[in-house]
Amino acid sequence: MDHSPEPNRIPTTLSSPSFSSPAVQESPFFNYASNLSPIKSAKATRYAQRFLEINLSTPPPVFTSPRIDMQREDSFPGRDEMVEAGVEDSKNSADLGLRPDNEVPQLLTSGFTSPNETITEVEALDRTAEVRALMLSDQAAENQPSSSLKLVESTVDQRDNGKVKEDISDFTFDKDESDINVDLVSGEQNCGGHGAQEASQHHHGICRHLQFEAAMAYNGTTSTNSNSLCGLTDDTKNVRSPDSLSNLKNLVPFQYEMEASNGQQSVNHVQSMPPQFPSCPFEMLNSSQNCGNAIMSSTIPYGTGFHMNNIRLSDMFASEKLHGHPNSQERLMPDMANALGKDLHSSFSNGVGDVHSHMNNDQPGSQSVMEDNNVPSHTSDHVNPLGNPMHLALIEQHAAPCDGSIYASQDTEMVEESKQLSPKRRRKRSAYMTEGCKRCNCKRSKCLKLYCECFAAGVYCVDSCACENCYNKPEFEDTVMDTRQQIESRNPLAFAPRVVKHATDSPANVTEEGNWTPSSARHKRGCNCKKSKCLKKYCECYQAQVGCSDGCRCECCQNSFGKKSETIYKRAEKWDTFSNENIDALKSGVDYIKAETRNANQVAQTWEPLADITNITPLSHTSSGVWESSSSNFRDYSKVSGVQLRPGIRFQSSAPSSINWNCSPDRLMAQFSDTQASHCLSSNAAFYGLIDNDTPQILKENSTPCKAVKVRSPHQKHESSPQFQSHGLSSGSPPSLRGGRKFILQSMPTFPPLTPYSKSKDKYRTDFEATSD
DNA sequence: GAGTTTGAAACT
DNA sequence: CAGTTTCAAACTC
Repeated sequence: MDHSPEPNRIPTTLSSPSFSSPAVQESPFFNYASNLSPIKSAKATRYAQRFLEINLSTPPPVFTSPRIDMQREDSFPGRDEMVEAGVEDSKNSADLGLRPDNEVPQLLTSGFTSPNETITEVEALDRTAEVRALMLSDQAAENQPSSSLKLVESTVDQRDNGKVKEDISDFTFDKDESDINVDLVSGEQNCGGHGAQEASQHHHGICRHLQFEAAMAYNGTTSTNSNSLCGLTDDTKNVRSPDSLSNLKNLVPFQYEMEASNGQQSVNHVQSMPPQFPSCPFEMLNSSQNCGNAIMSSTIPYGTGFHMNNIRLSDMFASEKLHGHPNSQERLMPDMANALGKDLHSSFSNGVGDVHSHMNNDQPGSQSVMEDNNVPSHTSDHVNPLGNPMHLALIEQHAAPCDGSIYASQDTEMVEESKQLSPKRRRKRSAYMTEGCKRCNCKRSKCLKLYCECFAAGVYCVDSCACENCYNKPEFEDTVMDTRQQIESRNPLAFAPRVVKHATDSPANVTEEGNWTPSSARHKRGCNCKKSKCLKKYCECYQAQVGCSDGCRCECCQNSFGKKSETIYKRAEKWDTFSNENIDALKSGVDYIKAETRNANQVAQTWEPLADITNITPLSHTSSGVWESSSSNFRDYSKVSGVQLRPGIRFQSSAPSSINWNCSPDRLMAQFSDTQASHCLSSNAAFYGLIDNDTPQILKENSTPCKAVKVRSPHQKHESSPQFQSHGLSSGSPPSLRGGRKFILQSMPTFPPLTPYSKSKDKYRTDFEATSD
């Protein structure tokens, strides 16, 4: 395949002598710098010079660390010159702060605690985000002449410079290998000295996680958000030179996510998403609550077929033991070969699609978990650029502990031994080995139904599965996708994560003492247990190690992670106490606000606690005035900032508030009143589906602990995603509730016409907005 | 290891 | 939409 250089090279506009050299003009930096502002161009020029100094004299080292081997990309601007001029590796290795082959594994597993290991001399000069961005490209260019691609995203301890950890990406193209070797190592930026530890922890588990939708859809439109992912400024977002590197760089957008999760705003988000690719909430890639989480997004080309929803790449590359490990290989390669190996090289020139890799060790169980709140606006930048509406989900499999031990050499024997076991034994063994990675034992479903855990999780079956007549394999890609499409046509959320993770209060996180744990999760659809009392793994909530919530229809819930009824009462009590003491104050606050200020900002700040208690408005607004759904996000802030429910209090939090502040205080009061009214109408079962699950349950039902009131059919799908909650609202809802509904519906993003399901939803939304307006 | 229980998914 | 069947995981013996 011909991987020609980026065809859209931008003509030179720089007259800097630094770029007068043909070699320079051939260099990736030339294109890169030509798109930059003068200042950046000057920097880029320096980098380009440095780049040539290094690469014309010394080719970069070739890493042979654990990696994915695939077709290489060996064509890029100026490559030939660089290669011809290449000499020994060692010098360059030293220059670049890169390590020779035999040191790489150690480096990869060391947590990157030494800045000298990864930070280049240039980077040391300037550590601004801009320069970091330049460095990413710089290093990419530096290493480009050889075709072994190495992406090392590391966290470097700041013990030398006392500054924040640095991310760095090293790209190495090894000319002499026919492979493109991708090494992705995640470091942690947010965790201070724990970065290495966290990284180590993230070495647990590699989950073959596929995005079925990827292969379905892409129509050739390229969308890269690599720049944003790497912290590049807008100046660079259209720069695609070298294209291959641009795409490759997508593989490691750690900094982007890390900074996002760290609350920093230094990342400029590239709105490279074509307008025909609207954001879908299920495509959102969310940073994890814990600093230990890192997310990688990368570009995978069309034609890949399945690609990984989630790959614990750090595992792959951090462990030397991966090599030669049959199980790990077979487990990895179906995905990686598809997602990366088979097509990565083509992505260099035509990168499309996304691979999202989410490392998250703190997730309970093996359930797919998705944070459904605190979705920063930037996450939309991760939206899968695929145009096909079927690509609903960024299915993040926060598998727990697909423990790295499964790749340990000692497990090799176990793997072989396991193959000789009976299916059950194999399954148990596998379960033991993986502690969360999917293994199925399907007999009749051909692993093409949701019965199959692998299929349901969006992953291919692997040899260690005990399934029979399995079609959930890469070779049956078409069948799998068709089947998946069918299932999604019935239920668009069929493959969505079943457990949503809240960084704020949730029914699942009420402790016995009534405290609210900082993180929470809940099963989106809830369980329907009758006999297990939610105390066995039959219960999906229990299995996911989350508490039952009002969304569950279980009976006699005894879920040790959070009883449904207990949760309800705790929350109701909380609400009751709160409301009695503070409603008056809040109303006074309204008056105060109305009297004291018309300033929207002040209103917003002062009203934050009110939004917290009303809890019916997932709307928030950003500084840009864009409203987005993040009520929980707000609640987080309000709690963190120690909200005092008194009028006029200003909150330190700069977080977006969640009430619709672009209306007058009068209207705000009306909203509040509606909310109060709605509480009085809590007997309306439909309301349960509308309001957030955090709404005090005393207002929803008076069920006894052991006889849950069914507010909906046991078979009714009722994912609690805010976007879908409105479905549960009956036409007979009282006006106040309709007002609330409107409030929510207005926050709905425009979804692609996924299926009849969402079509109806869109229609519903449109109709309602039309009538309500 | 076989059989049973369970609840989700699929079907009607 | 509701009832029934199918299915596979979880569980028990």
